Amino acid sequence: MTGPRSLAETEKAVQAKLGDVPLRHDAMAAIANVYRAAAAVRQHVENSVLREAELTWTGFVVLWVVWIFGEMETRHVAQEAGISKGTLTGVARTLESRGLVVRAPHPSDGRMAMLSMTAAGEELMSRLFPAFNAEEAFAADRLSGAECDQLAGLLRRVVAQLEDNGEARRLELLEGAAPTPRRSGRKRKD
Amino acid sequence: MTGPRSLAETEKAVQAKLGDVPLRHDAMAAIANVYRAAAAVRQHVENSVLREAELTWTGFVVLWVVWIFGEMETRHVAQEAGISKGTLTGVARTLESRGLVVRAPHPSDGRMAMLSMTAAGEELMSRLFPAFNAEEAFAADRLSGAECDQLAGLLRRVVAQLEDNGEARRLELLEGAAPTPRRSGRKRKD
DNA sequence: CTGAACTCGTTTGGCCTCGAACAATATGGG
DNA sequence: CCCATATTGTTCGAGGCCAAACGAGTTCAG
Repeated sequence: MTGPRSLAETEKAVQAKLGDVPLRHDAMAAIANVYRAAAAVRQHVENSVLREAELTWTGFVVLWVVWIFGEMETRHVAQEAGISKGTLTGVARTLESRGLVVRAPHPSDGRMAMLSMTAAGEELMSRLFPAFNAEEAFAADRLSGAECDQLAGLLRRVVAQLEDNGEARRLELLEGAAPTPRRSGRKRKD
Repeated sequence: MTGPRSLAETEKAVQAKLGDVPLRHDAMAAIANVYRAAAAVRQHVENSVLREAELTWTGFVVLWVVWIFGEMETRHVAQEAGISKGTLTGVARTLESRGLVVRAPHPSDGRMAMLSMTAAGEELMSRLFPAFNAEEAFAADRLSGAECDQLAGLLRRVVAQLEDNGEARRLELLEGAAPTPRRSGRKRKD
């Protein structure tokens, strides 16, 4: 969350703003850094290995999912990639226009669509994935193998906490009140 | 990166695809979880405390920066918030239209613009920030205080590695070759 | 069989996102 | 003073992002 300002400086400024309100500073530092690290990694990878392949981070992840798991229903692809189904429609369209992926109707259920790799997609991924992993390794270069495992473990607990209890928590915060409708979104037809 | 599929299953599939290519599996797991955790936290916070305030994550971060550090040159706001200056222009416009922030010309340098809070912005943040922090604490609920500090420390090392060595690494990967120009971007005028 | 209820992928609207191109301004040397 | 260079914030284009609304298709109860 914070850029080049020193941590101490930021902490002091926060204290000055909310000196009396009790805050969880440890959680603040941990979560803020999760976001900062994610952005830094994405930036680095997009501007190194993904740039030449003209792929975005999300495009790569979707491609990766289809590559690893093979032909798949699009809803499962979206879930694995961690994006909404609406987003997947657009990303899949982009990948399809680049000839890396093909969309096909589900053989027995007319509602579904399947996504699978083309030969060009296969070829690209077998070249790109090792390079991608090398940049992950570069990002983690200051961590030992054990520390990587530790980091992964701590983060998995954060993810699990939100997946297990997030929805209940959000409902609890609303306290029965109707959730504020999203500012954007499709308009009703009538 | 991976959703509900079991870790073991994913590992096995990766091995099957690239059995002979040596990969850093520990770094892969660590970095993938950084991204997953960041997305999960953002999702949760946007759908709880930020929803009612009609703020996006980025809008909140920008507001937070101006709130904490006071009137600021927009380039510094962008840097602190971790977004590009082009993005900041749009986000600041949104916040200004909501009456939370004001833009003013720099007193002595005509190129620059200053951003500062309105009274409404102050008021919103003093209410919103404690709630935001409470959700950070909720996300970190399965971590002890010491583990939060540990997590923050590990992530800071990842960020530092990319900040210190990222650019050199990207240049090295290019090997003198001209970087692929971005697909999008403003067209040349002539 | 038929219609209500559900489920899937797509569309839509508002916004964020980057980086390159640009206009406006500033700075420094000649 | 003038002009080249550097630095700002803005504009632009392609695309990612979500959730709500939607249409097409399925399922199941009556």
